[in-house]
Amino acid sequence: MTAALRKPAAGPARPRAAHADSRLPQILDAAARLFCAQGFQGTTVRDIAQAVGILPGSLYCHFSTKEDLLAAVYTRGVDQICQAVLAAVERRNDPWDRLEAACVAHLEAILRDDDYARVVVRVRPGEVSAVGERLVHERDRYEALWASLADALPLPRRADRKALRLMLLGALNWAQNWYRPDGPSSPRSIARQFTALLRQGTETPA
Amino acid sequence: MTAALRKPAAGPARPRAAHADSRLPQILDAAARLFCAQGFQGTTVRDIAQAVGILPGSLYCHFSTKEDLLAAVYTRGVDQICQAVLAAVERRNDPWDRLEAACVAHLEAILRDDDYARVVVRVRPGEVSAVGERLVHERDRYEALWASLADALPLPRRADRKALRLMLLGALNWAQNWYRPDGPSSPRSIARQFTALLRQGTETPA
Amino acid sequence: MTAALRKPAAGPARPRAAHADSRLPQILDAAARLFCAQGFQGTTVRDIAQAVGILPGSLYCHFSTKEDLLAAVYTRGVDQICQAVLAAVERRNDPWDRLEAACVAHLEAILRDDDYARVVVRVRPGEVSAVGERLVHERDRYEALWASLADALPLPRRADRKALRLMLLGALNWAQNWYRPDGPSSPRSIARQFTALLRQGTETPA
Amino acid sequence: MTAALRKPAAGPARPRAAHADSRLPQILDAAARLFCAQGFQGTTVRDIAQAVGILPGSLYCHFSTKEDLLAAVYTRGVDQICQAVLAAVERRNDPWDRLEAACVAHLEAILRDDDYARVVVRVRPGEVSAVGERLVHERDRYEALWASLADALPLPRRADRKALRLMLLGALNWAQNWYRPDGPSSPRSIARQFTALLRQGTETPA
DNA sequence: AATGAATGAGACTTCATTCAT
DNA sequence: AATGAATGAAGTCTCATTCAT
Repeated sequence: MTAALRKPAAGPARPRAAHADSRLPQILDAAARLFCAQGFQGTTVRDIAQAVGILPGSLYCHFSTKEDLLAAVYTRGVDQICQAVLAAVERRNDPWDRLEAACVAHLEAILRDDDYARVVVRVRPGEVSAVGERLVHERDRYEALWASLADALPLPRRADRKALRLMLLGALNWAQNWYRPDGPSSPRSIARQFTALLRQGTETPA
Repeated sequence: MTAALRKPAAGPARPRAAHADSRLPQILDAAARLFCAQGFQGTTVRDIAQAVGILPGSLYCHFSTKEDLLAAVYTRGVDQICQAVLAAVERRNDPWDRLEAACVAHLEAILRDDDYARVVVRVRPGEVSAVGERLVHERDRYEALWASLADALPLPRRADRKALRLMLLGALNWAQNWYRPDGPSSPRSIARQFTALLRQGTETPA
Repeated sequence: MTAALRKPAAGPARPRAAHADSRLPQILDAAARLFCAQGFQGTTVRDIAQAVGILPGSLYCHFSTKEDLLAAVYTRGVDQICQAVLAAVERRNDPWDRLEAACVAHLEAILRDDDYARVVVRVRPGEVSAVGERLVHERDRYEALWASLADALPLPRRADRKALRLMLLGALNWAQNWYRPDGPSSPRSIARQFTALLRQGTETPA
Repeated sequence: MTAALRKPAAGPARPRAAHADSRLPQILDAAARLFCAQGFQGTTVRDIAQAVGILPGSLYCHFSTKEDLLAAVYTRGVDQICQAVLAAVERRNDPWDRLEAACVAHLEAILRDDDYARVVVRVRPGEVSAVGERLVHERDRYEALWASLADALPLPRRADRKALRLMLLGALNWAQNWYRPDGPSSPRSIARQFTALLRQGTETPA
């Protein structure tokens, strides 16, 4: 459903058109998967190379640094989760409906669908000295989207909208720490529950 | 409910009796500070030793592995945040007041006061293979406390109470990722705002 | 005496006939410049390729190893400095005048004019295992020229001539280690000073 | 005769007093030997470690960088050659005798006796980016000594003294490039020949 | 003649840990 | 309780070189 799932599953052994199909997509995929499973520092370039089936040094044909690789994954993660949320939101008109749809899309991306998006939530820019600022900048792109969603809510005070946004996004992101795919709740239902808890209290009666 | 506190901190090594001048407290303090500032993997034993003013090898007089040191810090973190929350809670009677007080205590601990507590929120047990399960077990002690607070709320369905707890605690914990001490809001005010957002919607009118 | 110049530069690959626009001259120039600026081991094939504007692998269309490339540069360096010295020498008759002219030509080449010649002085054959002997052989061509210049001097003993040659050439070559283009002395004046220091002491009074 | 030869040959296997006899002296010796035999870039930390019989990482107990190790060797080289030259000079009074003695001491050190001193002549500060300036500064200490020797010569013009010093020292240093221990001339005789070539021409008749 | 991607070896360095003293 | 030196494994990255296209 999200862009991350559309990749055409480039098979492991197909050295056909040498120039056309480099291993770059596979490298990004593997890096995204491993970074979000083990963290940035917990993932070695050996891990990534091995997952792709190349030598560690070969990664440096595509990226000059492990951190650069992270930055590429991170940027794509922001791109993809932005797209997913925007796509979910654009069919709705009511601000609360839009917010709920965003929550569902966000949570499905970071819990189930999109390793790239998952990295954005999982990896702290602070643990990546050299490109840390770049990552913060990328992440801010996405947070601006949420700010616009929150700003549209019919709430009495501006302070409430900011608090609501921080609370909601934080609660969603933190779900990465306790969510289990085989548990009783789906990302969708979790997102709806969370939204409902806020909505019923703050929604202005029509 | 208070059972969580009965385990008397199962200290790392034996603090025996004499030698009150041992370096052990300093080591724990330094480790707590560094683990929460740089993460577990981002902190080297050299960092900790240097912060205390001893050599890296000397740490192993007190702990047999870096992970054991983390476990000691983590356990104490759970102890301390349990105490802080319990102390805050025990003067109130109304379930919502108790929850709000818990939120304030929790947030002040993990954002401002207590490096040990901070580590509990900062470090993922998953990054620490050997003692990971122990950390999860410790953390569960604390979460049980929150479950009891949530269970006391007068809400229609049990599911709501669980969702509310996960949402609130997640939102609070995630604040570690965006809170800045020199920002406009104090931990206390953030905690109150978050609680209010939930309270007004779910509180049953008396 | 001029036999040293008869070997016509035994080029690296075949410069065949057509394709005057080949990148080969640029490659040699860049390699000469970089080898003498950074040494052989301090220069990577990437450096050279980048200086030419091609990819590292493309160098191997012209040379089969980095050492072969050095050998080509080195050989040309010997050719060129031989030519320069011979040209400077051939207009003089007096042995001391010829020696002085040779010194000026040599020093101007290795300090100012000729990156290829510079490489001959800068790069130790010992650093280059595979083609090391070849380089020594090339260098010997040039030293034979100096031997003939020294042999022509009217000195009492043969030993003096050899010592004088080694001393003079060594002193000139070592100037690469301290000469600065923006310093007070030109290569020419340095060469003349050095020659004078020897000449006044050893010249047999007419 | 030089200090380098006085070390008491700490045997390879003697793990007696663990604290007293670390491998540091052996490391320095091995580094000096290898740096002057293969150059700085041509010597790997593995080479050095293997020569001492330790693991490569163990070098970093004593030096934080390969370049730092070079700096230590280099500094000691300057110290030792200064001492050797000063010791040789102090028994003479005549300026030319002193210069000749210095030449002999210098050449014996860099050709025969002292690997540390040899490194000072062999390794170009330019190829060591980080500590390059430090090395230049060390080397200048030694060159000041030679300047004082040259300044004492009874020569008509100051320019001559500088040229003479540069010429002589350059010729001596360059001998590293052609001297063979099994050749016909000893360092002592070479040094004397070189000095004589200058002395007979420039010495002012008494 | 040149590219783009990969190789394979090896570079320097870091790290948690050990152990005799 | 602490030191100082060393270990062994692993880390990121670089380099000369290859080869199908």
